Amino acid sequence: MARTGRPREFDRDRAIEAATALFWAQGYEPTSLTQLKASMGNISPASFYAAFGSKEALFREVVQHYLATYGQVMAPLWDESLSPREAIERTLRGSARMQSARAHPAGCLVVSGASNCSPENEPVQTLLAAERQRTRAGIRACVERAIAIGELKASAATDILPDILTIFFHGMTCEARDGMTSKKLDAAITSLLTLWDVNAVKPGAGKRSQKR
Amino acid sequence: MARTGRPREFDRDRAIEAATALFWAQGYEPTSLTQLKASMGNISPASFYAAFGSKEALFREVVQHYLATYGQVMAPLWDESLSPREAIERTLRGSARMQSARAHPAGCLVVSGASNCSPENEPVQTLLAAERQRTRAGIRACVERAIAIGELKASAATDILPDILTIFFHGMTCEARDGMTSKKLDAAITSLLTLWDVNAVKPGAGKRSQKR
DNA sequence: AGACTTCCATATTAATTGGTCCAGAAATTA
DNA sequence: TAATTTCTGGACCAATTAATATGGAAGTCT
Repeated sequence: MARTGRPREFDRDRAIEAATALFWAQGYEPTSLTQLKASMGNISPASFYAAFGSKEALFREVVQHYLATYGQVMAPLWDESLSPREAIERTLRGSARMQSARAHPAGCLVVSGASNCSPENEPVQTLLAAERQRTRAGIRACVERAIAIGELKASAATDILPDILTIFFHGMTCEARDGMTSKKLDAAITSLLTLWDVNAVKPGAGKRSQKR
Repeated sequence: MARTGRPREFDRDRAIEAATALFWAQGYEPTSLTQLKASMGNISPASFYAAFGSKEALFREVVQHYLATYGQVMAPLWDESLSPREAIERTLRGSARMQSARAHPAGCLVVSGASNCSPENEPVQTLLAAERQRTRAGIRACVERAIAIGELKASAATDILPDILTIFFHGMTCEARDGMTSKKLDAAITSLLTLWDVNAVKPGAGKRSQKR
């Protein structure tokens, strides 16, 4: 965008990426300006503020960047060309692999990026909470679509199914950060999805109207 | 214990309780000495350090206090007089009710108490991580006991069952903090436990050898 | 060229962080 | 009462927090 004037000496995109790694690993508040500037090649405060405005503004950019890249593992949730079950399964498996990958910090930035916050940074907390709400809505929409198109039966079990999936989804962050492997997460997903299948209208493998 | 000398003017137990609420709501790092002292009745720094030693020492006491009170919802895990399923169910339902109660901050202190931490406070993070590991071990022991005494079949599904339960258990913290009601959490648990029942040797309600 | 724009380095801001120290007050024990 | 013990209030500490101000260097465009 900047046409005239002295060009910036550091790479803004790389700087965002570095900031993402820091916020992801430590969270919003514990990550200091000093760390951020250092991760961007020891740029000066003036350069930092000229480029990003403030710590909070940078964080919002980081979240956008995260959602546009790593966070795309959840895109299947809103892809209506997929069957609802396929959408859920791809989201879960994709997230599991992403969250436990070693190329970046573990877990999900949206879940753990601002979980410890003092009152003055409540806006940051709210930002991520809204994003989690969007995830919940996406999961719920998938289940409702499955019921609407006759893939799932409407029942008490399918009423609560979105919540179970969401709890599990958000729980993966804690486990991934504590070191659970991608393999184990994936196996857990396989097993969890039987909760979908037992409520399917035409069960693929185990036909049965399960009720407890 | 202090027999002679001027007695402390503030109630140490109430102070711990107040500190617990603060750490629980905000986490370790964002909670400042100023807030802590204020919550204890505006005591002086001298009184604070005489009574607790340091912020970190206080946090360790708070964690102990938490485990000895609120955390007792997990006691069934290590109560071998209960059937393994009963132990798991009581732990999950007790935690769900506790974590979503309105008398104190939502979620679990062990999960979210130090999730955002700068490198210098790694010991605090490690403390909670060890506690979560204890939980995992407890859940795993329950499932293994169930297999040993013939309540559950040994299979791939039961191999991964402890991990599913743990992911779900830790996921409740995120949901509770985001406002999920006790009722919904409880319903989710009911549904989740069908993953146990379909692997039971003598199913209580739905007899079937489910496999996918 | 020369005007203009934007950058960066250094110094500095006020506020807050966790933590220490000392003098004096208040209670207990002998 | 006297000696002892332990608390409290307030001043104070160095370090760090996010953020600004200034002045000059380094580019771009006409």
